[in-house]
Amino acid sequence: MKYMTNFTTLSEEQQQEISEGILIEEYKKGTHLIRQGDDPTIKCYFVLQGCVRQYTIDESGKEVTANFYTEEQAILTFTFQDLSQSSKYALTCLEDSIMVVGDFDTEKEMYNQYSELETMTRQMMEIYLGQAQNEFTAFISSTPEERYKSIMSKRPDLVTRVPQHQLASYLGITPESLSRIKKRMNQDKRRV
Amino acid sequence: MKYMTNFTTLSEEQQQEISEGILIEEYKKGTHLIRQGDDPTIKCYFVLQGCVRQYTIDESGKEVTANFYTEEQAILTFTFQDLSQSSKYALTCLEDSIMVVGDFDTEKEMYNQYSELETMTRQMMEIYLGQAQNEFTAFISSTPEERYKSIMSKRPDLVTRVPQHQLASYLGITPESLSRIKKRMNQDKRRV
DNA sequence: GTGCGGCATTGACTTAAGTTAAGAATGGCA
DNA sequence: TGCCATTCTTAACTTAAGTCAATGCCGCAC
Repeated sequence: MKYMTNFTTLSEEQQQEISEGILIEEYKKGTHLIRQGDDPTIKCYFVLQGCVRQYTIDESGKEVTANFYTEEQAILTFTFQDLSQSSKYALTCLEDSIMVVGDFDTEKEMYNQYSELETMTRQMMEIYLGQAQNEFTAFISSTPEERYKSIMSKRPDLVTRVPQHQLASYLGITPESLSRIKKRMNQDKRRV
Repeated sequence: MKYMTNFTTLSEEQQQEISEGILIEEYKKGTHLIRQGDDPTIKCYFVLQGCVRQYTIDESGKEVTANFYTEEQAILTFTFQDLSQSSKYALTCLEDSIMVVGDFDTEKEMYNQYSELETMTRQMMEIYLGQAQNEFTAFISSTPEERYKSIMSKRPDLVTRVPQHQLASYLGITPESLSRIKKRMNQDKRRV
């Protein structure tokens, strides 16, 4: 897979071998890959097509969207480390989706077989961690309106693909506020 | 080091060997470990004693605190991946501090020597990533006041160790707001 | 086709954060 | 010790987000 090539020094043949061990699955819209509180089915995904939402219901009963995953994004949620031994997040498909599915047991075997693969995973996680850091910092320092504008420019497809109230919960605001922000922005545009 | 034991299957002797290769440094309060825009000096730290602040100046000139690191915390900031080739964050000591300093070149050598070390690093990063995820989600769904209460309970030392305006910038609010939140909380307490 | 339920928008009202500015407290340093 | 700079608090005002409630709008099932 072309995605892999950027990260690794593995040979063509080795990449071929790994690719053959890979499992690709299709899921219908509305499918729960994992539910909150489930035993952690130690799995990870890579979205080839579709859209997956990661969310949690917090103590006060509010639903919080932690992320949306779309094409070419990996879903790595290491939530099971929590002593609780149950998943903190739920994953559901917002659309019919096609994904690469990996489970951590075969992953470990593969690490033994191809040590470069572990290096590659580590590097990917470093990048991930850096991105998470940057996103967090950006979130801290911005207002809801700025966050909406930011997502409009970085992931414009989300704004149309995803229900507004879920997008709002990802931006940390209420659906009403999101609605008003959009209204304000339209008015400003017209005025200019 | 006792911290390591929790993560690895390395033998005592091996841990001993690794520990000997480790560099420990002391820094005075106010020292910049790295400045924003510096060439990324590919280093990582582990705080034995003291307090380090990670921050960035954003486009609008506002200072944003991304994190505070205190005893027993590792500083892993993978910001250099940004094409920019310069560090997005600055790290400064808020107190006199003692830290383990690692640079990535010797780290790589050690990975070759002890492959378990890479596994250990990967596992630590998984946990890190999970924590970052959780912190982000918690941040999204909480008000400034809730965030302050949360930090009071999770890292009460920070509230006293760290300048208030820097704490405010970590909570995503202005110093004035933080001041008001504290005032409100005192009044509420007295009333009860 | 009709009706129902969930979703998006709008309005009125409350509340708290941002802004600006001023004063009080603190701490470092000569 | 005393001065200066920084930091923290307070106040008055503006603005936007939360809350509650009502309406309108699909989409889906029956």
